[in-house]
Amino acid sequence: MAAVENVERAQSQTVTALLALRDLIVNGELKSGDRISELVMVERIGVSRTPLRTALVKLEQEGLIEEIPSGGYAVKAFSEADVFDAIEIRGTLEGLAARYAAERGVAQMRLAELRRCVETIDNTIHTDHMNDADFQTYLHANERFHALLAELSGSPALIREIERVARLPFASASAFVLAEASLPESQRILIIANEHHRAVVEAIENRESARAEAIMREHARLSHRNLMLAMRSQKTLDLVPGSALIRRRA
Amino acid sequence: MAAVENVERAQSQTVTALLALRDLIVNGELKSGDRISELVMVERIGVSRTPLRTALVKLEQEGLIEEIPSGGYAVKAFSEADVFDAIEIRGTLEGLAARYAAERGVAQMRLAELRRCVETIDNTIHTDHMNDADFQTYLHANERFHALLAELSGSPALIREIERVARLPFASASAFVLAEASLPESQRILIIANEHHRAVVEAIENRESARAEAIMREHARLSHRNLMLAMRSQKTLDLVPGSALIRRRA
DNA sequence: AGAATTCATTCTGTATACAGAAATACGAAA
DNA sequence: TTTCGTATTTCTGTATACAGAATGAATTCT
Repeated sequence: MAAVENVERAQSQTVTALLALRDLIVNGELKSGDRISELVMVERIGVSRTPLRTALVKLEQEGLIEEIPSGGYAVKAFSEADVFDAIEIRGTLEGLAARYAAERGVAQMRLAELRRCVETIDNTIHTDHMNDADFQTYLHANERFHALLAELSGSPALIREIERVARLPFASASAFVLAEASLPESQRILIIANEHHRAVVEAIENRESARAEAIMREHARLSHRNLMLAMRSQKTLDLVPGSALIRRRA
Repeated sequence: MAAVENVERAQSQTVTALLALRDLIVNGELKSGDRISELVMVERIGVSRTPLRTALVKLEQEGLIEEIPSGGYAVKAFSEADVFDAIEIRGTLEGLAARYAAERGVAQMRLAELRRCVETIDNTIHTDHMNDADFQTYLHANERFHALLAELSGSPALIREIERVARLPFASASAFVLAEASLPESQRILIIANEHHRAVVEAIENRESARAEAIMREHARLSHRNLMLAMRSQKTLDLVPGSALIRRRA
């Protein structure tokens, strides 16, 4: 078992505990339903109970763990429906962000940034076989595109909410990239996704707010399809971040 | 200054601290930008620092306070735009909830509950002058309607998110009721709002999902109008819960 | 008088001690 | 062997002590 270590030296104990706990949960070392014993975690992570408890409160707000009536916390379990809904919520909020961007207008410089992301993604996916470096580049550009879009809404509250729902690992923008790669439909899906990106940039530029909103909603529905495909076998599901939290129905 | 007391005896210190702090912030005793001194609050609320800090972490997640870079928390300030956006986010999420309810179908019994809320509201607003009891009845029925609608989505994640955004006092379902009452347009607005309620129930019953979604979005836009009306004078703005957090622009 | 610097105070982040409640294991009785 | 009751252990919620950092005040120098 890998020891949990501080990668960064300058961070607070609370952040250390938060990252370590999130890691343990997402990687499945703490399984759904498991009670999280504070003393065990104190030993394992190497912080005292105070920052650990602070981290637990934050994780509960994030939705990864839930309070046990008799006290303490347990790791949450997610059904396929839960994941589906989380994706739809993200799509709805990103749709609102795109609409705001289109209605309120954005500087050409920011649009150019979006276009650069689209180009970068184009360059990585139009190849016969993506290697690890391609994946990293793709992941980064995709995350950046979605983060940028949220920012362009100009609404701090909306940015916050999108970040919150995207913090559920299986609802993040790039949750299904790895799973996709192992599918035969892989390249086609990535091409379609990037076409959505291209179209929403165009819609924002033309101030077509309804179109911008609809595109981002449809974009999230690609994730719905990926989810269904990934759920078909444990092998592909294992490639989805946070898959340890998802219980497949019998 | 009213002393902060435990109303319920059986609740935890953390809950005591949370309720007390929320009260102080919403009622404006702690003003926007004020640093929240833990020791002062310990003295004022009568709990130790540990549960107080837990409550602070939760309030930060709720969005009422924010971390100060150098440590500690300060009460957040909200612009008119922030409030506007919070209302729009709530409307968008409630729209999604209504759509889910329509798509997935709900039992007649639950629909009947919704209709009872609509009737109750009808009975309270079709009178020349609403008294305090009418207000309380209205408030209760309105909150219940919105809570029920969230439930009917059948999505725990969505219920959670709606509850979260509605926890901002000025974004709650009934935030503008008191302010409305002091406006000449008062009764007309309440009648329109309840017509929205009636229409969304009908849409859900007929499985008209797009209509159900659109209605709830439009419903939230009534709050937009109320916000603008309330912002015109400090007197009406003071009637909005959490108004102390809203700074009117010069 | 104004600015800079130093010192004292205050505050937060963290660790730890303690008490009451919950969970578990053990033993006795049917 | 199974079930019920009891005792022990473990756990969480809370209070508090401590250290380093930040803030503010006072003093000194220009």
